[in-house]
Amino acid sequence: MDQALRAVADPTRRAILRLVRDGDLPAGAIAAHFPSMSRPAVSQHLRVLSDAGLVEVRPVGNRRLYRWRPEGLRDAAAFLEEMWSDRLARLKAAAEREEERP
Amino acid sequence: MDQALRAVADPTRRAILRLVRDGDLPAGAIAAHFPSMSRPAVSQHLRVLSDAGLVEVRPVGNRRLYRWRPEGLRDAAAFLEEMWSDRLARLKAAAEREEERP
DNA sequence: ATCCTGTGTAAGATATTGCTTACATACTTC
DNA sequence: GAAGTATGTAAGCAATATCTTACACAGGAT
Repeated sequence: MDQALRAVADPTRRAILRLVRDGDLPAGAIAAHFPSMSRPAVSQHLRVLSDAGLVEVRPVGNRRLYRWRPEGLRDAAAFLEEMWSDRLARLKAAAEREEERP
Repeated sequence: MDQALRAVADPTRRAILRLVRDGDLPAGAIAAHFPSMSRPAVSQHLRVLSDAGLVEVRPVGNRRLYRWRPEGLRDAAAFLEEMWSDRLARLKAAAEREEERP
C-alpha cells in the first residue's frame, strides 16, 4: 500500500493513470503525452505504477499495452475511508460513555 | 495535494495520523509510540504532516498539541473518487455512442 | 536566577528518486 | 536475414528523504 500511495503522489504518474483509465494504451502513446520528458523517463514511471499494482501490462506484438487496475488503489482508498469512519465511530462511542456518566 | 499523498505514503506518518485522529496529543506522547525511532525523527515526521496540512498544531504552555485536520486529505480523496467515477461516466458515454451507431 | 522538561532545528551520513543519454532486446516487415 | 520500430534497462548524476546525534530555546517549577 505504501507503494501505491507513493506512486500516486507523483503528478506525472497520476496523469498517466488518467490516460490509461478507460482503455489500453501502448507505452509510446503514453510517452507522447509528455513531450517535456524523455521516453525512458515515462517508461520508468510505468514501471513504478506496474510494481505498485496500479496498472497491468499486456504485450501485443511489438507493443506493450497498459491499462488501469482499479484494485490497485483499494487499500489506499480504504485508508482514507478509515480515517473518517473510524473517527466518527470513536467520537460516537466517546459521546455515549459521556452520557452514561452522571 | 502531492504533499499530502507523499506524506501519507509513509507508514510511520499514517500511524501518527491515526494517533491524533480523535484528539490532541503532545509531540512527546506521539514520539513515545515509536520506541524504535528517535524523538527528533518523529518531530520531523510531524513537520512533514504539518506542512502537508494534515495536522494542525496548538502550543499549550510547554507543549505542542497535534490534531488531525480532515480537510488535509480532501484533494487526495477527490482524486481517488475521480479515478472511479470519471471512468464510469466515460464508459457510459462510450456505450451510448455505441448504441447510436447503426 | 537556575534548573528541568518538552520540543524544534542543525549538521551530516546514507538511501532513494527522478531524470538523462547510451545501449540492449524483441517483434515485424521487406 | 537485415533493417526498422517499439520498448525496456544500465549507468550515472543531482536533488530529496529519512534517519542519527548534538545543540538551541522556551516555559514552568524551585
